[in-house]
Amino acid sequence: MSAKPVSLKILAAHLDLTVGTVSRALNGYADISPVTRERVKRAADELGYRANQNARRLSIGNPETVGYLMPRIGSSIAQPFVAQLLQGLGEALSKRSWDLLVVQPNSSKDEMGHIERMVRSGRVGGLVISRPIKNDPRIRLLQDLKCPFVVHGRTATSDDYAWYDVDGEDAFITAVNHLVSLGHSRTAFIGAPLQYQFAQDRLNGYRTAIQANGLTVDDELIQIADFSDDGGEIATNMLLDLPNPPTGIVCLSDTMALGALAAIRSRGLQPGVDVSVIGYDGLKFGIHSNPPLTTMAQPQAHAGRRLGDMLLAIIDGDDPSKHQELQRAQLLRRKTDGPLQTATVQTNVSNREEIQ
Amino acid sequence: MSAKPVSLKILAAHLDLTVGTVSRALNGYADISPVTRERVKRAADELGYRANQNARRLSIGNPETVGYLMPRIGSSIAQPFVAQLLQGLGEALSKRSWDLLVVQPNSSKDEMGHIERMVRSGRVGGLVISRPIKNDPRIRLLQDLKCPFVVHGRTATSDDYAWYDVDGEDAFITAVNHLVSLGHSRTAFIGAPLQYQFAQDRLNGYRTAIQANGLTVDDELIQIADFSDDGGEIATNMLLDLPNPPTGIVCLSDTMALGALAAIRSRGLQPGVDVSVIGYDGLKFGIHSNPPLTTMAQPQAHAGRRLGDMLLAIIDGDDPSKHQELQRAQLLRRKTDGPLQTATVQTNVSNREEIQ
DNA sequence: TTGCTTTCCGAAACCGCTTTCGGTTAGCGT
DNA sequence: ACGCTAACCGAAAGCGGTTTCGGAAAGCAA
Repeated sequence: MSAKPVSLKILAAHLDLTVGTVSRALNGYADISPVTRERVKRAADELGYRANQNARRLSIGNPETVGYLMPRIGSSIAQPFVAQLLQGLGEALSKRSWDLLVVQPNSSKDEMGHIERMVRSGRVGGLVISRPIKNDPRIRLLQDLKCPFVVHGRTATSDDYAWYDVDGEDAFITAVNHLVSLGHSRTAFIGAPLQYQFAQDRLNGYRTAIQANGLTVDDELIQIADFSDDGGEIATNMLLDLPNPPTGIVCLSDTMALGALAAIRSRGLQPGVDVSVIGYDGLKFGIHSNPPLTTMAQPQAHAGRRLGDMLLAIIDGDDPSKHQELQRAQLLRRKTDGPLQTATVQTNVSNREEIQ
Repeated sequence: MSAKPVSLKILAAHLDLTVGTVSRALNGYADISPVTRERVKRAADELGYRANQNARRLSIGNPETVGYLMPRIGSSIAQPFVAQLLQGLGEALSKRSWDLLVVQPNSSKDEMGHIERMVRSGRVGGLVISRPIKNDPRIRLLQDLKCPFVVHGRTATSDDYAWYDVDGEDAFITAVNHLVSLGHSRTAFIGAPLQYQFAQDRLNGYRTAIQANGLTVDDELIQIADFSDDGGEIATNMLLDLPNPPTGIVCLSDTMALGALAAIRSRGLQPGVDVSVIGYDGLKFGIHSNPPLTTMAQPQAHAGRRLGDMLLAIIDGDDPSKHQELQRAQLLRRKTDGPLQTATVQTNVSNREEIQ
């Protein structure tokens, strides 16, 4: 266990060979005799030799590293899935012993600068980005730079790059259908600004499901709010203040749904009885909310693994458009969905009307 | 926006200068005339030149990168604070535009191998590790390798290295004192295996606080369980099954505390009324638990920033033992702590005795 | 013995950048 | 006109690896 790292040169001197020979022996070239190959390898791990990666990567012209750009929004309740995603990514990369670089940009310009610097300076051989917005400038930049990348999420024009996404439209159709089957004819949607494609997708799902069930979409029931628990709470309050409030709410995310639950409870109403709520993300924490949150669940670690595998394949030369994967979310019933309570709702409505 | 990165060589050719001159101009050497310096800089960002980092770092002999080893335990509810910690770390490093490498080890041996490889191969100039165990082999390894590092947490023998920690002993003294002041004379401790130093520290705090209040520590009231919400639930069930169950519980973490709440509720008891619970971590999520979780809070992003700053300072040559920082946790009262309910507790106890 | 493959290793160029060391030119005083 | 010091830049040697190329030694057939 020495302090100074042992270089190829001193390993070679130790073996009385040249650096070139030692390098080829270590890398399994055929023109090295088996006996010296073994001799070299043994000496290598006796001395604890590890090839300097900066030198190696410079020489082979491959950074053997990919970057992950952390999402910038939704920092109120820290993104709980980032850890799982990173774990999956790490797993995929470690199969080839590539490195994972994570970057936390502060602003949009900052983010663009980071990307440009990372790829131009040869620090990364590929990038994974999250939560694209419509016509995302990062995607254009990466395409211009001809840098391999995969997107966690997708945009409307997503035919010429690689992405992994959960079908938000399908998920919200499932969620709305579920509430309709429970008797809810007035279900609202709580979302975030539509610049984010996933917000748009899920709203689309909501809309088509409402119509497919023979109902009409009421714009009053569509609330766009801040992507946070507070946003969800405020939006829910506005919905419940309506003359004809909804009996069911589908939320863009579990985080927002938690805010919705808080708003409902604060009025003395009971989530899952008086008002049904369905979230999206499948956070484990939802088990412990009050009451446990029904949600559309998706496996985050799997997403990380797939994103890593896809990126590696693309770097190897695969056509990005061949790597587009759409996962379905599963309805995870816990306790915030329930059948329409006709009597209760009537009482509430009349109460509300008396108050106002 | 070209595809192939522009190297120093072609930039030099473009300017009709040598690479050495261009390099010195870009790096602000004094022996370059102001006019050529400007000329070079302008051409550089016209062509979008970015120094190849592998080459640069090889040349200057500094990886300008630090590694973060993700914690391996507590994966049941994915570590929610990892994202915040990474954010803080990233902030500190970006001030010097260093890179952050994250590693997700699978086993303990795997972890040791990762460390050894990362430092020997010159990939990182420093490392931050979390949650040390007693006599942590990673610390010994890093010391042997003479690799700068900081520890998030500390061990008993923590005088010769750098660490940032929250005073778990103090926190649990505060928590127990708080419960005592509410009238609870039987408060239990739910912890994790004591190989983890933080588990030991917090237990110590519990013990000393119990004694300082003139109470006697009852070993029955000390439950060591799995570091997860399920572990907390199981442990709580065992505590409540005791002939003389506790009326207060302090939990090693918020995650375990959530399990405790579940166990309490499942018996028809009311957390914060029948049994008080105090967690540890201050997770934002706790606002939405049932009921909102009282906890010992600590700022995670700040921890990341401090860890980053400390590591950088040590790499610069600072004495590691000069960088030891102990933060205090703050009692964050929400709804799971309350005064002792004498009548209720009696009823419960007798009920329980009837059942058994 | 000669000639011709193989087998195995040494020599050297290169990856892209940093940095030291000299040498050329310009500017100044005298 | 001469010498001398600054100011500026070119040349070249690394950093620690990889990879191509060529040549020496060894093996075999004739």
